[in-house]
Amino acid sequence: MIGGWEDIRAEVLRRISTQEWPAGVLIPTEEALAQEFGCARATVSRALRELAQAGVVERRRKAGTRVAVLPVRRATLEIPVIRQEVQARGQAHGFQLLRAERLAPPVPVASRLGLAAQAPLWYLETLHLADGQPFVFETRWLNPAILPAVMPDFTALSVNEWLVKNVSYASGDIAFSAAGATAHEAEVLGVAAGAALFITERSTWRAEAAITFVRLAHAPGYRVQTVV
Amino acid sequence: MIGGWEDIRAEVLRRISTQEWPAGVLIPTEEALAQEFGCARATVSRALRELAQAGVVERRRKAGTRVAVLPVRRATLEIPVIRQEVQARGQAHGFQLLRAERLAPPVPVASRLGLAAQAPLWYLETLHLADGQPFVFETRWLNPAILPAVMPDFTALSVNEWLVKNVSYASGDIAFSAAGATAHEAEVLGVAAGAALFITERSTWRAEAAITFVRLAHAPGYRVQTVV
DNA sequence: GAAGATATTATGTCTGCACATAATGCCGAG
DNA sequence: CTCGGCATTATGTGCAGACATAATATCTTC
Repeated sequence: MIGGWEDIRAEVLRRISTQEWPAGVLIPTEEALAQEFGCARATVSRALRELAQAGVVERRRKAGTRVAVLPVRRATLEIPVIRQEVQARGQAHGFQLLRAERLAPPVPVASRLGLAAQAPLWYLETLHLADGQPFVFETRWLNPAILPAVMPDFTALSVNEWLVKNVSYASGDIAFSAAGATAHEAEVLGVAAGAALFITERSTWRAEAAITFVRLAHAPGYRVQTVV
Repeated sequence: MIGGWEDIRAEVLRRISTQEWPAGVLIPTEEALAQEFGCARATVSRALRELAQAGVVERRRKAGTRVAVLPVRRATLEIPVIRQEVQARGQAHGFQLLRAERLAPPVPVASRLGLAAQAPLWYLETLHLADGQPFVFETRWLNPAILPAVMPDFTALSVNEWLVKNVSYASGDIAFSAAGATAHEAEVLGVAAGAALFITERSTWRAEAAITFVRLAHAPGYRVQTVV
């Protein structure tokens, strides 16, 4: 079957990658393309919208659609729950709750969550295991306001999963970086102090209310991968 | 203005986040929702399609639409050209081409590009600078087949930018990881050997033909950040 | 009761039309 | 010649209807 919006997207992409439509130029209007491909304008529109989302073309009303000059490629990363991630590798997931206490957060954490530094939060340290080996060391600051009166048993269900089940679909941000293992991280993960660790930091809110800030220190060898 | 597809998306998201529609359950059909919201089915469809792309709901023909149980969140990363990235930080971009020679690639590189290990490739080492300070150290393997007869002057225009201008819109994959600085990397970047570096690796193809494999070793402090 | 054929149904896509919206660029007033 | 307003125009969104597709549910046959 030819003529679906995916075929049109592919054809437009082909014309761009063969320089038939070089970077920066205006491409024909939706109407012109619809006529050329013998389909409705909505079908062309769908194809071009997807290409715009991918950063391949830029579209503006009245101005038209042009091939992006400096293609800021967009890659979508999948951020799974840790248990899922471990099991997807064919390994058994386990975890140990190492610490759970109420503490006043350090200033950078408080400011990232938009909370007063004096207000005590829950501070949790969890070590996630893959086939019994250290996989990722999680340090988490948790706003007690979002917890129920009776504290859930986080030794049975990981904080991570309790949150996705009970505080679903919050917004937030993610950052990736690299850092040398601190003495504590090195001991917990069983690596040399100073070893290069892949760090993931996430803070999440729901409707202006801070929920949690989590820092994941991944065991060496960890990679985040995706296709463009 | 009410009733646009974005409002419908927001309303569905609200019902999910308030547990009105808990994780795992089927939500009403497009037709039912269209009737409730007083709009066309296409409008509801657009809203639900976006939510499905974001991983909030899962849709299957005949089975219907259900709230995702373990929400695999998707985050979109923007991958800019290095010069753009430096300039976006308000710094001046510069670079030095440190090496450019033809070499047979090591096996892992050749296999990632799907090439025979014997075929010599161009091997390029480039140091990118931000305000004169080392920003990222780039090591790149380049398939000579995609280059023109006369080698471009990569001391004037970075390989990176030559590629986006001349071999636009290839497909590829990206991986992020952390690694300790090798002796060479440490010297070039001006850090201690073994320092934790953030590593980006990309390989790109165009229509089954390998184009390039590049490894970026970022100076300490580098972060990749995005909102979810 | 099990296995395979068939009906049903929710989503996926397309069409053709309409109107909204946002820039562009022209045109006229000063 | 400059500035501001207005017509033009390509995209953005919506609607109603239709058919395609895939997967479930049911029915039939052995």
